[in-house]
Amino acid sequence: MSQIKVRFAPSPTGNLHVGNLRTALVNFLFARKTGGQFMLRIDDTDTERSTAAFEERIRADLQWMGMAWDVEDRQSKRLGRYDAALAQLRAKGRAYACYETPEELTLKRKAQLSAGRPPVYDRAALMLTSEQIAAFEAEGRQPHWRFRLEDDEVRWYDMVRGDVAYQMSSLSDPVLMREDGRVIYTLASVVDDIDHGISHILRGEDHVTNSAAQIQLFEALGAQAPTMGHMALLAGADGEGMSKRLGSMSIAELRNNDTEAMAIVSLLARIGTSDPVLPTADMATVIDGFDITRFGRATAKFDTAELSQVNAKIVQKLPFATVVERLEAAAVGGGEPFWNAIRDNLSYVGEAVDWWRICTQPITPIIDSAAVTNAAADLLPRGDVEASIWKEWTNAVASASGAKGRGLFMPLRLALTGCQKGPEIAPLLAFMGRERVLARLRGETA
RNA sequence: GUCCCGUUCGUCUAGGGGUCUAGGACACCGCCCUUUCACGGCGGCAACACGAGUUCGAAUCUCGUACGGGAUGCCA
Repeated sequence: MSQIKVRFAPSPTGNLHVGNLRTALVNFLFARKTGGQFMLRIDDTDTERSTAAFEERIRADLQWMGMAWDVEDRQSKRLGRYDAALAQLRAKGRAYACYETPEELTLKRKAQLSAGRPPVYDRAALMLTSEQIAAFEAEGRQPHWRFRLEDDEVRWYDMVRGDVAYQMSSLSDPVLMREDGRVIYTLASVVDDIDHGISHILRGEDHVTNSAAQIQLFEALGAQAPTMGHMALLAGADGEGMSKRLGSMSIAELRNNDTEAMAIVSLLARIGTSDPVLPTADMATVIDGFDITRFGRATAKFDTAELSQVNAKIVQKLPFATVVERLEAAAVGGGEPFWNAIRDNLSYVGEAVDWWRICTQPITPIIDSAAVTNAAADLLPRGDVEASIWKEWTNAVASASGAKGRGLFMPLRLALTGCQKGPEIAPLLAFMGRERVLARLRGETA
């Protein structure tokens, strides 16, 4: 049994969105679950669109999400390997030079399309005479290189889709090298996977035709193709496809939105599977429960409302120690007692700020029942207000005003916090202080 | 246009000819708990895209239609 090794291979041409991130996560979880290695490979062969800034953002996002990679590499450092692989393919007659310009190819495609034929490359370059080639060269044209596909059926057992068969005759011979000598992803990816000993390729189903062609490429280079797995893509809540080219929800956006990384992990690890989404703050638990065979073939909808619910469940269980720095950074005081008083009612950690303000900054109280709030003001025990006075105090207010249940507590809640819902009030008293409590009960802004 | 893939409760899905009056999870609704909100516990509502066919019998098999996604790049 050879070593399991998977890779996440983003191109630094945009920000990670939830779809990309799910691919990364699935690879990460698969590696951790199987004791294999997780590699980060920067696919930066598209030099026109790749930027260092995007790359930094990708790394930051992965780290923030808790996906540490064991090894990394980048394609721009391995250019010589791709040239060598192309030479090898030429020697075997599997790579051939083409002289069409991009414009000519576009024209050809349009003609095929309007004639009702599939836009498959016609292999005209294979028919070129040496005179024609000489003429092109004299013109100053440099060739781009294509991989000659075998016209048979490529089959593989896909980890998520089961048996897959692909008719290669409906595919164009893929370009491997550009006219200017820069390698194309199709070749670079296969060479890297071979050299790095990648054992499993887990990616989105937008890559299935790539995989079909690449399986032949692996074989042409004398290697065995890794085990493949193509996950159904994610769609937005409205059913729209998700693509970095369409500018979908980025991770940075979610992060700014105060979403817990583990909420995203919890959802992404289970969406599209038959297992229930389990809000968990512990990556080890997610790894433990991960099973690649649970993923279905249908496109699942990623709903931010569901993410928000998962986030809330996680936040409500977060121990003070894990949020202390964030609370301090947001100028939320009160320490652990305050956090414990409010966390059960939070959906996002950032809401702690709102409650801290409500307790310590002036608010305009809402007087819903003056009878209750006046009685409460009159009956407030002497000395410091704190949680321990609550029971006795509210009992006294109840018997003085005749109010009880919701009729008793809602007026108090509205006067003291200005809100209809929120954490239990008793433990909040101490943070408000006696003067503020009294003033608010009397309807004064305090 | 062509080629792949998909379509079961609001959502994620189980299901691979009779055990399905279709199961679970989340959401929603209700009840209980709490003399308030939330949490928690219990219960309820709710789905096989459509049409043919095969079969004694179809959510399950076949074909077609519709809708959706993907691919069809000298992008990844």
